[in-house]
Parts: sequence; C-alpha cells; structure tokens
Amino acid sequence: MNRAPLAHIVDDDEAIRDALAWLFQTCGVPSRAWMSGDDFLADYDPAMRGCVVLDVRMDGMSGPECLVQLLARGCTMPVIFLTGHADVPVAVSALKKGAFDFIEKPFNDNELVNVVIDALALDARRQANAAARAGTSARLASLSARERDVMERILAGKLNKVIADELDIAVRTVEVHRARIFEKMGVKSAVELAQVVSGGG
Amino acid sequence: MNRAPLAHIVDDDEAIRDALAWLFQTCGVPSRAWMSGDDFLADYDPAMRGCVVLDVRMDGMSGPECLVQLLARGCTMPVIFLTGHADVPVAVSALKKGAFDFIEKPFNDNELVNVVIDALALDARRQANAAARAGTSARLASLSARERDVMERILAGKLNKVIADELDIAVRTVEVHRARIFEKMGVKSAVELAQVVSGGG
DNA sequence: TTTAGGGTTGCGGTTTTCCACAATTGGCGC
DNA sequence: GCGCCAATTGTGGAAAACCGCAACCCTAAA
Repeated sequence: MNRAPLAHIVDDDEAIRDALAWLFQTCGVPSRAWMSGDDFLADYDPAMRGCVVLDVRMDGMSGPECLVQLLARGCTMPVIFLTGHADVPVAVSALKKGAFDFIEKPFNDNELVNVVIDALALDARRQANAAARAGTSARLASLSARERDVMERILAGKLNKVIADELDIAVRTVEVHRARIFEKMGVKSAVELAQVVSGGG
Repeated sequence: MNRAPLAHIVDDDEAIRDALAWLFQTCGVPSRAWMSGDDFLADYDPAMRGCVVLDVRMDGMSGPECLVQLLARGCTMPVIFLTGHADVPVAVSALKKGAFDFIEKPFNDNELVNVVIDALALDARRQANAAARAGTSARLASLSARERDVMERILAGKLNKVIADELDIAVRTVEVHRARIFEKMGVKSAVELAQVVSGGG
C-alpha cells in the first residue's frame, strides 16, 4: 500500500538509515528506507504520500540530483535534506527548488522529528487540496467540447442570447448545455460555477 | 519619490556599498545605499518599491534581524542576502522566512545583477497584483452594511426571493441593493462579481 | 442495421431578473 | 428644523432564464 503517509529515508549509510528509522519509529512516524537515490526513484510512485528525508552527499546520485528527478516526475512530497558538510550554494539551490528544509549534521533528534512532522502535515494539507482540485478537473473533463464552449462564455458573464449568437446556435440549445454543465459540475448556479473553477481548479 | 523601483543596498562596508552602487548603475539599475539596518529601517516606507540587497554580518543589526523587522512592517520587496561566511543555518532560515536569494561572496557580478533584475521583476508583478487587490478592497469597503449582507448571499448563489426571505425585506429591495452592488463593484453580472471577489481579493 | 450519445431546435409556460417611476422612513450633521 | 443619505417598498412591464416534452440529424460502436 503506497498510500499511507511515510517518511521516506534515502541515505547510503546503513547506520544512519537505521538510526533515522528507529528515531521515527519511537516518535510514531512510519518510515521506509532506501540506500540510494536510484533505488528510491526506481520505487517512486506518484501515489506515495508523506515526506522525503534525503542525504545530500551519497554514492551515485546526489541528494540534489534526486530532488530534480523527483520534481521532474511531479513529486509533491516535502523534501528534507540532511548534510554533513557546510555548503551554502547547495542549500540555497535546494530551497529555491522547493525543498522543505535543509538540516546540518549533527542535528538535534527532536528538531528533525518536528520538521518531519511539519512536513507530513504540509503534505496532508496539499493532498486534501489536490483531491478537491482533482474532483473539479474530473468534472471539467466530463464536459463535451460544446459544453466547454458554452461554459467559457458563461464564465465571461455573457447572456444566453449572446452566447447563442456567438456560437450561431439557438438560445434553447444554450439553455440545454447550460443545464447540463451545472449538472455535471455539481453546482446550482453560474455563481457557484465561477467559484469552483476559479477557486478550486 | 519613494515609488520608483530601486535596489536598496544595506551594508556597513563603504567599499562594498560603492562597488554595488557602481555595478548596478552600469547595468541600468537605480540604487540607493544605507550603512546599517537601523538606518534603512528608519527610512523604510511601505511605498518603497524594488528589492533589498542586504549584508548578513554587519555592525549593529544583522541582516537576518533586519529581514525580520522588514517582514514585521509588511515589506513585500524581495530581499537578497550577501554573505562572506559559509553559514548554512542562517541561509536556510533566511530563505524559509521568504528571502529571495542568498549569495556567497565573492560573487560573480553578472550573476548578482541577474538576481537583482529577477527580484525587481518579481516585485513589479507583486505590485501589479497588489494594486488590483487594493482596488477590489476599496470597492468592497464602499458598500453599505446592508449591501454586504446581500452580496454575501448573492455569492452563495441564492435567488433574490430567498435573500429577501432571509433578510426579511421585499424582493424589490434586494433588486435595488443588487444593482447598486454591481455598480459599485464595477461588474455587470453576478458571475463577474464572484470572480473579482474570489479571484482578486 | 440497430443502438447510443451528442448536438440541435421548437413550443409553451413559469419563474426571475432588471428597470423606470414614485414614495416613505429614520438617522445625522448643519 | 432642513437637507442628505441609506434603506425600504410598490407598481407595472420588458427581457431573460429555466423547464418539460417532443423531435431531428449525425457519428460511432455493437
């Protein structure tokens, strides 16, 4: 089951992996570990939830390289970097790419756990938002091409008669499309329609 | 005139201030310099536009302290840090607080200028958005209490008769309020109203 | 060929919206 | 008190939206 929120640990040092896994477990945070960025990317699934705890310097793929790959695959999980070497440009670059945090070793256990918990909470919020947006997108996708033509003009605030004129069809036809759009989008009025498409998708 | 976009240089080293000012000038970027965070904060005005180029380590107030003060005063200008000392926690903290970039000295002149130009562009975009939102807020504030009651219900997609029932007034009165709301908010339909209040304010 | 779905249209009728004209009430500042 | 403004209401009519019913055309799949 990929859908349970996990702390995804990626580190080439077995001692660190074990220590992190143990630390997280004692704090009630489920985790799973990988020994390289390549291994993690091989298992990566967009349905994975939680956060990623990524070592910066590893054999093979580096942490930042792994971040780039994850972003390229549309990963939205917060990524927390761990580093043993002071390297400001790397930290700046990672954070500007969207990393959630960048922590120097040795780190305070409690601090790391708090960061991970914050990251998990952020992911949960994002997940909820994404679900809402996905619902709207799905409804939007269920509209026919013609219905989208009409909806576009409804959202522009145009009257049915104007829409009919622009699309060169009868007003009655616009009314039918309009009703079907409302039904498919699960709204009762043009106002609600405007809100779901501009506020939630 | 505070409103012209400037690169606001804050550094306690006169040589650096002059060098930066000269660098910016040769690239067509107007700038002004301060010799301490306190001095800059004393002159700070929310109407200032552009970006801030802030040294991390200075006599008196540090760069990060200055950032905190600026944020507390609602400053939205992008802040670029310059630092001569590798300090990952400071960099991470600054970026997580919203700093635009964090650059180590010695830096490449061209790179810094590009960052400043990006920051100025970002500020210009934000400024445009803020202006639009301020306009909407101003219009919103011009509504009477009763008009706000009605608008709230219009945005909930309710029919005039339902609104009249809820507010215990005649449908005709709701119509009048409705028309006045549209007029004051500068829109022609309920759909546009929903878009300006949920998308732009 | 039959079936299914999308797009289209007309008819007739109800409901809402939108507006011009006209008027009343109550608070507030001069 | 007087004038101003927000809030309120009514009348009456034109325009638009909304709906159920029935139907036709066309394309793609079974």
